[in-house]
Amino acid sequence: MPKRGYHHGNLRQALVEAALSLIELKGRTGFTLSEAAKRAGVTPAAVYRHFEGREDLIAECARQGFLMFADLMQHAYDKYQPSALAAFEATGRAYLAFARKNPGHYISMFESGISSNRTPDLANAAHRARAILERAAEDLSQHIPADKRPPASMFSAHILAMSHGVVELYARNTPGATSPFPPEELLETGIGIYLRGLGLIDPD
Amino acid sequence: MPKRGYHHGNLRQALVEAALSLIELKGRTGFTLSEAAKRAGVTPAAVYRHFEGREDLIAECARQGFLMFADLMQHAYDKYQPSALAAFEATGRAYLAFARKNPGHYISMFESGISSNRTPDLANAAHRARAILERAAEDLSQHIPADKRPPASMFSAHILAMSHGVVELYARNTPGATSPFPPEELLETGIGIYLRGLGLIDPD
DNA sequence: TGTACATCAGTGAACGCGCGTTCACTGATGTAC
DNA sequence: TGTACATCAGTGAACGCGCGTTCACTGATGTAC
Repeated sequence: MPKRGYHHGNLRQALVEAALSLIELKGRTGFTLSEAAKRAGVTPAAVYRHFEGREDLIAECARQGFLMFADLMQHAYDKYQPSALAAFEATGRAYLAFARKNPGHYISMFESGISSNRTPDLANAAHRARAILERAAEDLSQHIPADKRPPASMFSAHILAMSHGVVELYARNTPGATSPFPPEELLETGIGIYLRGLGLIDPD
Repeated sequence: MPKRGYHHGNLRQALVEAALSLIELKGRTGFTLSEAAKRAGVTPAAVYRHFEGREDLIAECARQGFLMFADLMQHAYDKYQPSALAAFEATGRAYLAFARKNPGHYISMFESGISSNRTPDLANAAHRARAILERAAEDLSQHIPADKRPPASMFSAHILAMSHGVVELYARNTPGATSPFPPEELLETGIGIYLRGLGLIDPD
């Protein structure tokens, strides 16, 4: 199963996965390079053969997350073509689905404090993900009369903000915030009302 | 100016303020009890005369934040009465204004990982703040035909999510996320479109 | 096929650091007489 | 008003801890002849 048989086989990826499950388990604060190394069955010093240090390891988690995220959004977008509306709604749902399925990735992408401009690789991955939602918004904006059409990047930002807010406030198992509704329902209805406000859905 | 003249005067509050400015400066990660003590001109050990420990100090920052937050929202709500619509919009604006003016409080309330159920005091303060937005949503919901009226707590949650998302994604000076629009404008237009979707604003 | 060598992934010990927390103390403040 | 005493806010030294990182090393792997 390991790609090749050096000492470990594929330590680099094993470290990424150890880091991800650790972040998922202990939250953004609880992650340490030493424990990630231990989980991968290796001395902390071994990490430095594959990463520049702690931050670099987290950045790689984020990078892989953005790639997966972009794939997921792309898939959602493609699947509902050629309906601009359905595609747009699907990307919103994909956002939440990604956050729930891959909390480790999500946290390293959005809550770890790592700048997405840290390296060109990371910036590219982040940009690719963002571009898909903006593309979906752009398609959708064609269906709004040109004179009362807000910039597509604006409503892509609105949807992003609502999605992110739903994740942070209602889709984490923080015992403090009692979630009044299932996050999926909350986001679905929120986006629905918003799109009605844009005149893209008939009032039913 | 100090309330009384023990040794320090009012160390407890001085520590809270030192902690707040430290959190604002260094982010959720950078805060340490020791440095907060140093900033207040005092030995780390002195903190334990006033707080149980590090977490307890942050919790007090959050508690004070929720109280200020509630006051601000209440003020916004009252000011625009009796218009349910104007009052609701004002509370949304107040959310963002609070986050921008008091980043230290905001971070300890929403990003520090402190559960708002940590103590009854903290839970009460958090609840008071939440209740005001829900009250505003309740008022507003009266203007929607009863048969197509979503639960008030649902759109209070929608607005909360969008506001929080705007703060996290666009109102922080993270060099990664290039904000396409001023956060205030983004939230204002977002809430506007949403309320239009609810049929509470005429399409203009 | 077998031997000598180069490579380099991972080791293990050590480092300096700053953290949160504890403890016996001290000395300024407020109070009783 | 003055003295003796109790209180208790803040001190300073010490602790154990786990962190991220460094370094000279070792020993399994892959390669050249």
